Amino acid sequence: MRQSHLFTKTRKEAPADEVSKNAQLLIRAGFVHKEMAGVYSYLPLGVRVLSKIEGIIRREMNAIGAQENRFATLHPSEPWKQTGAWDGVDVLFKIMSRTEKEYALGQSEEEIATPIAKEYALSYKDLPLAIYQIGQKYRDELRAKSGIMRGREFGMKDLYSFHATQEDFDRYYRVVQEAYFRAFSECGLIAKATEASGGSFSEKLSYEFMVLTDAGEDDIVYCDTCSHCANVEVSSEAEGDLCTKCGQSTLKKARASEVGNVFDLGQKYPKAFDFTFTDAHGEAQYPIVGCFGFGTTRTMGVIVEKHADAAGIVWPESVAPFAVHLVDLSGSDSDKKEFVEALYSDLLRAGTDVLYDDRDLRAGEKFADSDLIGIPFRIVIGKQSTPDSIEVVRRKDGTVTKVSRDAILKGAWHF
RNA sequence: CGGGACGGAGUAUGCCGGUAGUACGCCUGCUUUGGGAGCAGGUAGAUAGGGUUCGAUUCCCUACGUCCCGACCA
Repeated sequence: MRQSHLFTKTRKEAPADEVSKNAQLLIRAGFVHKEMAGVYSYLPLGVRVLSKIEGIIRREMNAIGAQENRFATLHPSEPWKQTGAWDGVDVLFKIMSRTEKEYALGQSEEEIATPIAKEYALSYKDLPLAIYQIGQKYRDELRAKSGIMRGREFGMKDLYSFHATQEDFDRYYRVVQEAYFRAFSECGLIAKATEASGGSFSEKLSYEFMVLTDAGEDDIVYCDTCSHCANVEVSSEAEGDLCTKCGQSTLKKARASEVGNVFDLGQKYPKAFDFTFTDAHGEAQYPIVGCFGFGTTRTMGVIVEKHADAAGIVWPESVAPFAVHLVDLSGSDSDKKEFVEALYSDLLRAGTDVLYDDRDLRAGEKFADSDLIGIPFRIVIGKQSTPDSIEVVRRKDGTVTKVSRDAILKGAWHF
């Protein structure tokens, strides 16, 4: 894409009313636009990143046999009343139409997913069933904060699984956990599975996937030697205690952000919707339900918190808005200008996802924008460039290398 | 929801009870062109309501908005 056609512009100053790093950088660089507290529009660069994150979790979900849906976000009030959440869940947005009919905005989708599963999962042969979607969620938070990390409208992948037995749920939980670890890792994050409370809707323990960051809002204790990790809200362990799991190290305390979670919902929702399947003996049974959340927009926020420096964002390659940034510094040299244009065309033909800064600006401004936007690699064409020697810079550490035009077209801009 | 701070051109910000100033941006022109250029000209602003005052953008009150701390976080 030609940067001259990108309608967003960068800003030199961070907005005065945003303190969090993710909001400051994402707004300055033109990835998002704030509509109001806790609600952001995603602009072309932001959509590209979000789509990459969604693609990563989508691939993982499909690989473990989950099937993608697009559930409604405008909900009838009946299922919410049926489960008691209409009056019992205070973050639920409720809407009244002009004919005084009541609706809810989806803050989670058990009330939609369970009746759908009920319609099709009639026999134990239809189980397990895993259905998910990636979409917007709405929660009437008392206080939105930390930029895109805690909003009233946000993006989430939510998976609902239905099992004939508790053992099968336990098996599937481990399958999803591995998929989540892979997904967060591919997003450039190290997630820890943390024991937490199940909240007000589940008696059982839940698990949260936490990424260490000061921008988070949970405190956890964790062990460096083994994988033991717990939310302090449910843990009797404290910083400095010997790890109860491995006994090898003392526990550390840290601030973390919850980027994913797992709830063992038991049979609560099947019972609320009278959802039974017929088992091998012809008996009606309630399935066991699991809910697995993966915050896509929050993940994007945490990535910015973790991958940025004084000059701007440093996107991991897996989620970067473009693979490479082609920066034209040919100035008034028309031969060099032709050289860049030809290189851009050839890169596109080679299938490279390239942002081409073809704007008539000075070098400093282009470099500053490039640093801020944070594309992992930068190809710079200036006076010194020749077909045998083209400068390529790696954003994360500033490493410079010189490669030939032919090598670049074969992918040598990636090093 | 409790507490605190803030609210002015597109963005950021200084001073101030009495012509709303500066920088960047944006528009015109010329010069410039490897780390946010220079000159000249131009464009554009006080959240709302009430109070104090001869006079309020400034002080006071209320509402609304935004951020921060806490609580909350199906």
